[in-house]
Amino acid sequence: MSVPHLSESTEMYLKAMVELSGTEAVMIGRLAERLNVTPVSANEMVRRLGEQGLVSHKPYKGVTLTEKGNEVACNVIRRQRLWECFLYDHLKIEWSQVYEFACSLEHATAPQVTEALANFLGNPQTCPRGNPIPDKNGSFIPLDGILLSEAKVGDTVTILAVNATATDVLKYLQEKNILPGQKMTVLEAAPLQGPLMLKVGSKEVALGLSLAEFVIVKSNR
Amino acid sequence: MSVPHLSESTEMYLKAMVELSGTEAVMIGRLAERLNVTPVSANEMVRRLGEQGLVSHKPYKGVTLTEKGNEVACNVIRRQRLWECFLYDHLKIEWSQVYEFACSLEHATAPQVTEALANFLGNPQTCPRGNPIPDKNGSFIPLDGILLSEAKVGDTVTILAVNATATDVLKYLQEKNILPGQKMTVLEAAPLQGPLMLKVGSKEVALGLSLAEFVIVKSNR
DNA sequence: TGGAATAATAAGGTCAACCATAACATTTGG
DNA sequence: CCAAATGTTATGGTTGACCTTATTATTCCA
Ligand SMILES: [Mn+2]
Ligand SMILES: [Mn+2]
Ligand SMILES: [Mn+2]
Ligand SMILES: [Mn+2]
Repeated sequence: MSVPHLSESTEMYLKAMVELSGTEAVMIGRLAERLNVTPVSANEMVRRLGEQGLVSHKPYKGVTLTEKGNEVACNVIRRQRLWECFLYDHLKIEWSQVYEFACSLEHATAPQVTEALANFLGNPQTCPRGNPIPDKNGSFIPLDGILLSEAKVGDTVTILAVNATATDVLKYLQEKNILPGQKMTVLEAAPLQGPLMLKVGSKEVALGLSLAEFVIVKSNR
Repeated sequence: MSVPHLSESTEMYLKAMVELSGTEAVMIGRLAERLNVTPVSANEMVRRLGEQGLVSHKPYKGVTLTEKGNEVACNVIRRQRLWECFLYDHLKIEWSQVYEFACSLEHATAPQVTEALANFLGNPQTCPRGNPIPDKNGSFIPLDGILLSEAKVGDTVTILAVNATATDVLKYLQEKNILPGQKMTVLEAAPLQGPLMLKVGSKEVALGLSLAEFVIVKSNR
């Protein structure tokens, strides 16, 4: 009847593809990096995913999700983000740890449990990191924002979402108060990939550019 | 630092040992049966578990959990039963399906999540099937009851727990109202391993002996 | 007490998901 | 436009957790 249960590894590859680029092609190197495997391993895995019709790989051009692969990926993301809500809102787990714990649970969650959980939570629209939660069919409204790293000096922005997944990165951002809903002003952008100087609340914060790439913001007017 | 994460398979072998016999030795054949693998496979796995110091195997005498193995097993059971509570009480999942869904989640649950969940649930003492939930240290008070299959004709008993794990068995028992808390009377025990005739509420129910072995009861007075 | 049932061991496979090393292909920026 | 960086493919390994078939050992009860 249903899908013969995809492995955790399979689900993580598909999810990583969406997290890395939405619907764009992803280079195997990026995938490998994200998943902490060698490029050769990622290549092999992509071949297997291709054989299952989940991705299509154009050599030297990157990997893209098929319709089917995208559906699976969005479903994993739905489970992931629903668990994030539960862990944060009900179990009172640390904001910075919620992603990693949810990332285990997501692979152990049957469709019936997913839907019962969504219902229990009141069908939330966003996770604690600010990202939209796909609906049962996998569709969701992408955030209408820009990367903080692309904001202009002088801009005052509101954080829509934090896209980091590594616990240490999340912890660092949490400490600096870089959280969804937070307003801040870009005071200065240092040259040579230098840090952004931000005014967050009453504090000045220096944020490395690559960290700023994890932050999705909306310009205020 | 902590244990290097035991595989799902490892956790299931250890849990099965407790479920099958508490602290008694388990024959590899029973283990194999329960886990749906061949005896040869169970043997190999038991060897690996032995190498990790989780069990000790006396050929022809059965397998027993070491101290360490028992601790792990009880911890898995704790996670399992806490999830059963959550799924049943909060997500309103079917009683008969709760075990199988919890049996996936149990392997994906970090200690921090386990404790936060216990707290959220109000540190329940029993799961929906009536079994005690081990505390953080793995200790729990075993049920003080007998198998329904050993009850005498004429006995009136109260169901303490249902130890079945297969969803179809649980569904069958649920349909017959064989549930924790239920009172019933043993009307007749057919010869030659024949079924027990029970008076459950206002209904008469015929229950096969091997099914009755899943039911733990307490004689009323 | 001897044979059937059960258990254990041996031997040889499979499969998914990783690894390393090496050779080769393509892209791309300086 | 060419060389370095990146990506791909080929080979050959490993590990855990399964499998089958065959042989041997033990138990235990009729
Ligand atoms: Mn995950
Ligand atoms: Mn399980
Ligand atoms: Mn072998
Ligand atoms: Mn090979």
